[in-house]
Formats: sequence, structure tokens, C-alpha cells
Amino acid sequence: MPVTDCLAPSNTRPPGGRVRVRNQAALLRGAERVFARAGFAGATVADIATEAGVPKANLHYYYRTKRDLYRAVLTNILALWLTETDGIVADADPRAALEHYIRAKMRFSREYPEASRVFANEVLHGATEIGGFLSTDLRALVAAKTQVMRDWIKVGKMAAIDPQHLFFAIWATTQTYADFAAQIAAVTGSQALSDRDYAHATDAVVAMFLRAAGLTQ
Amino acid sequence: MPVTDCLAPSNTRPPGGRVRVRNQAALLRGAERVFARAGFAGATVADIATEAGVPKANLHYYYRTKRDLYRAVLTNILALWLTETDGIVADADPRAALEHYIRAKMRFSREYPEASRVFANEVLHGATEIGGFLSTDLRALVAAKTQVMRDWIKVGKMAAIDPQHLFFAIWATTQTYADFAAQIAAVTGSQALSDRDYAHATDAVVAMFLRAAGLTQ
DNA sequence: AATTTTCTTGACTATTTGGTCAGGTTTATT
DNA sequence: AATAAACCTGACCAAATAGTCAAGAAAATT
Repeated sequence: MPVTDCLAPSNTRPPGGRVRVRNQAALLRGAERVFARAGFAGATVADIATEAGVPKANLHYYYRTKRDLYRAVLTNILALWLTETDGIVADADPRAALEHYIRAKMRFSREYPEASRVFANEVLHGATEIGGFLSTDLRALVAAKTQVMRDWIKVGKMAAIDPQHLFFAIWATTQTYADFAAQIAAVTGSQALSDRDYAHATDAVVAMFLRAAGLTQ
Repeated sequence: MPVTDCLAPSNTRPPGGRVRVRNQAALLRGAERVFARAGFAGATVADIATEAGVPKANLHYYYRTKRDLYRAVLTNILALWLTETDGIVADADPRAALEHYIRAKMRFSREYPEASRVFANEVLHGATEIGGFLSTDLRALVAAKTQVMRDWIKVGKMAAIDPQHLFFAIWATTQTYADFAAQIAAVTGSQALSDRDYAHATDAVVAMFLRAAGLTQ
């Protein structure tokens, strides 16, 4: 609720048609790329328009302000960000559930690095646009899932690790492969991680956290 | 070497005196704060000057361009960033060495959150200024320390976890408490983490990674 | 005390940038 | 086909901003 109403014209019936859909998609795509590269302040609407292949004035036809466009980009990203916690429920197998979640998060970093960076940049600078989402939707989700884990711990299905901090660690670690790609590339001496590298990184991260949570036999 | 020569006038003998030292310190401090808050592009020299309590033109007297000032800030940060790996040497106790390192990194996030954010922002946007440092100094350091860990693993002192990815995970997790403070605050429902919270977070993170590395008995 | 060097700062400028707008074109609807 | 609605865009503008400069004040040096 606090997220989706960021979208451009939501209460008024979506005006017209095909063209709008196509252009908005192009703009969102271009904007995500430019915001990822330069941050909100560093991005220029001219750049975004060029990246999307439309004239600047046309951008302003669909999104009145740069901030409106930014919010629309964030809205799309938040939807992605939340995925794949469904497996974390009381009667699930902790090992499988956690592994599934971590792999999904790693896949997200691999497939949507720009989205990840836009999100990172937003939070890094105080989450001024998505603060509401974080403190309502995300907070509620985490409350529910950490409770599941606390129950797992209570019945000895999992090591006694603070579930909240486990989440923070998983988010941080999985996102680092997108957000800090420059650092990882520099340290590993490669230009960018290959599919093999990524698969290996994923296995390493999964192994670490499963062991951390006492879920390896 | 590729770092420290970013500092303003390094080969020419440091000109003059006391005033310079005092003003540069104030400017670096103010700049770090503003860059942390707004990123490079979002920061304005007027803001920085105000934050430092000097007229804008005076800022330009000490740092010809905004970029020069930014580089000077980064230089200071990199020095801090590297600390505390000394304990990771072949004949050390793996458990103590790793715990010491993680605690140091957590302390860094606690004591220098602005520095951490400036660094994060720089890497997030491609590490254009510090790329050289990352691919030489940091890379060399990591190469050495991961070799130590590989030896530990070989003699069974530590679980078989890819040491490089262990570093990435430790960096990501410890820094998240500074860089993603907004998210953590939102999820935990607090305005900011107290000393107690931080101590608890540190213990949780240490516990996770020691277990992940098979270093708990 | 004289002189040189370093420092200070208000006022100014060139450029960049977010956003507007009027008038035209295309697409949908009847 | 006629009408209406949605879409397009070159040209324009006001505000913000990095950086300059000249002339004077304070420190350091001799």
C-alpha cells in the first residue's frame, strides 16, 4: 500500500494505451540503468531520456518530475526485492527453506544488478523515498519470518542465531555481489564474474550460512 | 602508494602552517559528512563549506576542485579501512584472529559510519577514484590473507570455506550496519541502534562467522 | 620593521539542469 | 469521416552550482 501508490497515475483510470505502456517501460528501464550508474542526484533526465531513446520533453510527459520517475523505478524494484520468502514457514525444512532463499537472493543480484544498486543507493542515503515501505511491509515480513526461525531454534532444528541479524547478513552478503561488484572484480582480478564464478560464489555463500545456522549434517 | 598520492599537494613541501592544518581538517570532516549524506554528485561545495564553517571560496583555496576534496576524503578513509588484518597470520589462532578482525570491522561501522558510507557510495558507483587502490593494495592484502586461511583449511584448523568469499561476506555484513542503517532501523523499529544493540549485533555476527568457519567448539 | 608568503572572502560568471509550453501529430472512439 | 483524446517535441527559462578573481588581512620569515 505505501509502495504501489507511488506509481504515476493510480487512482485515475489508466489513460489510453499501448504507446503509454511501451514508453513507460522504456523509460523505467533507462532510468533504472542511469540511476544505478549515477545515483539520484547524479542522474540527469537528459541522460535517462537518451538511454530510453525518447526526447527529454517526452519523459516529462509521462513522469512530471525526476523524483516521480525515481519513485516509479523504486516501486518496481521493491516488488522484486520481497520475493521468495514463502518457503520460510513453520513446517518447512529449515535447510531447504534457507538454501532456497539465499539462492534466490543471489540470483537477484546476478539478474538485476542495476535494480540492486538503485535500492542500495536509496537506503545508503537514508531511504527517504522507501522508508515507509521498510518500516511497514518489510518490517512485518521480517517479524513473521524471524518468528518462524525462533520456533525452529526452540525445537532444536536450527542453531541459536539471532534470526534478525541472520537476515541482515544474508541481505548484505548476497547484495554485495551486485552493489560492490567493482570491489569484487578488483580483488579477484577479473573484469566481471562469469557464470561459473557466480555459481561458485553462490555455493560458497550457501555453505557459509547453512553452517552458520547449524544446518549442515 | 596509489592512494596517498591523491592527497592535495604531496611532492611540493607542505606549504606553511598551522592554519592550513586546521582548515583542511575542518574541510575534510565536513566533506566526509556531506558526501556520506548526499554522495559525490549530490553534495554541493556550498554545503560542505557551510558544514566546515568556512566560506566557499576558502574551500577552493585549499582544494582546487570538488573532486580533489573528494579524493582527499577517500584517502583518509582507505587508511582506516585496511586496519586490523595483522592478526591473520599463519601461526595465529584462527578463531581469535577472525573474531578480532570481525570485531574491528564492526567497531569501524560504529565509529565511522560516514566514512563507511562514502566508501560504499564510491564502490557502488564503480570505484572510479579508488579502483587503483582496490586492484593493487587491497588485492594484494586479500591474496596474502586468503593464502593463510587456505593453509589453515589444509591442516584442518578451519572448515573448507572459500576464504575470498568469506572476506566478501564479512565486509558486506559488518558494513551493512553503517551503510544500510536506515533499513536496519526500519526493520528493528528503532530510530538508531544503541550501544547495547550494537554489542549484541557484534556478538551475533561473530557467532555466525565463527560457526560458518567451523571455529566453534 | 620590512617583506614575503599564506590566507581570506565578497562578488561575479559560465554552464548545467529540471521543468514548461504551445502547437503539431498520431491514435482511439463514435 | 469526424471528433476527441492521447502523444510528441523543439525551443525556451529560471534556478542551482562549480569554479574564478582581485584586493585586502593575517602569518611567517628575514
